[in-house]
Amino acid sequence: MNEPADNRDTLREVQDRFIEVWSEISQLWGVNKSVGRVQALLYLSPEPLDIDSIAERLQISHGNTSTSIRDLIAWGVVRRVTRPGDRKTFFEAEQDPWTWFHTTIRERRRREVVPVMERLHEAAGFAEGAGKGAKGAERKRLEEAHDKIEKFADFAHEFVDLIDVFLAIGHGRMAKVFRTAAKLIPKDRG
Amino acid sequence: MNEPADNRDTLREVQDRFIEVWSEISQLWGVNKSVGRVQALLYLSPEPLDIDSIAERLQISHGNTSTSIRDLIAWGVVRRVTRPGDRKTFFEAEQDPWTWFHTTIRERRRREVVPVMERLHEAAGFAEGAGKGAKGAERKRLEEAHDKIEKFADFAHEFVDLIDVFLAIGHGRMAKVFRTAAKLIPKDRG
DNA sequence: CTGAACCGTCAGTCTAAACTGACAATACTG
DNA sequence: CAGTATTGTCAGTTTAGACTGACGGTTCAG
Repeated sequence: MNEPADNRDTLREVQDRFIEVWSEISQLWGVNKSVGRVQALLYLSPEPLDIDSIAERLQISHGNTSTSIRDLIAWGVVRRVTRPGDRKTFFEAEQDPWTWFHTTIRERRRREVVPVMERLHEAAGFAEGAGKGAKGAERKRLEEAHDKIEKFADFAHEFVDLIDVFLAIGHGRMAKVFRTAAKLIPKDRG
Repeated sequence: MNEPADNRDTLREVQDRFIEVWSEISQLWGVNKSVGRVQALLYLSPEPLDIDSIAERLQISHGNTSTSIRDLIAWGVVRRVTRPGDRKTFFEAEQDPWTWFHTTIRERRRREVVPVMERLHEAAGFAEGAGKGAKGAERKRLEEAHDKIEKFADFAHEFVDLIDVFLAIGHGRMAKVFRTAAKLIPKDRG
């Protein structure tokens, strides 16, 4: 029942449902909803789209659209396309989800993970220096704090190593590598 | 120069610097700042702390502290500790960063990844049904959309596999296992 | 049982971030 | 070169969600 009025509406609903899911995923990542929706629409679109078409399709302002696209271009997952003999600028999204994800991870590592790791090292260094400059019971407490911070830093390094392995592996081969990895662990003994 | 007034101030600054870094990391995750700060303080603390001590130490309201702790307990990374003969309730954080991370990933998979995957399947199913119900050029467009959604869903499944392998591996062995696995796959040929 | 200490909750307030829309800048046309 | 179509920017507004603080419930001491 509830036969759609025409097929255009159906296509629109198919797109909308997917766009909504993608925007939820984006938000889990900490990426803004509009950015996710624009990216999803461009991913689905067979040809590049211009700002006004996107704004109208998603019912958002063109200012918001322009800003979202600027972000997506900065993340390296959307490209600007100009056609000779056309005044408009068009935009197209990366069409391979694995490439998109790979690019995003690489950028986040560079922009977010590396800077926070530097601050973590600063904090660890400060704690170590403070411990060496103190005596008696106070020194003991400072050294305990330093040990915990180091423990956390060690963990963080393992995490960054994990990202690096991810980035070193070719596209679409992840599942296979991980399956192999899983087999390497006969027991869960730590 | 700038000798600290006393060692208590030094300990406090050591803690503050670390707490600030942890809260930044939390925010990258999409976790609220106060929650991250409370967790960091509890991680550093050699003994469990009560609500008011935490609130005073972090300069936040006790309501906020209570809510943050409720979240941390729900995530399974903080425990409630009661001592016989003491009216206060104390709280302590998981002390092993790998265990903390492992627990968090498991919970996020359950709460966030699984539901969004279900919605993705719904969207894919709807697209497939729509394609079958249409004819001619419109059918072609719907099938194109369905193909793209499936492509994305396949990628998402690979990603979930990745999480599952992660959860299957013992603490602290991730990077090493993956590096070994990656080496077993000699070429990047697809 | 009464009072004091403490935790949990939530309506209201506040804040940070997203979004809009008017204007500026740019690129193309004739 | 003037006119027009289009994108980029950002001050002001709106919105989502974090935070506060007053209140109610609970637990323990006396």
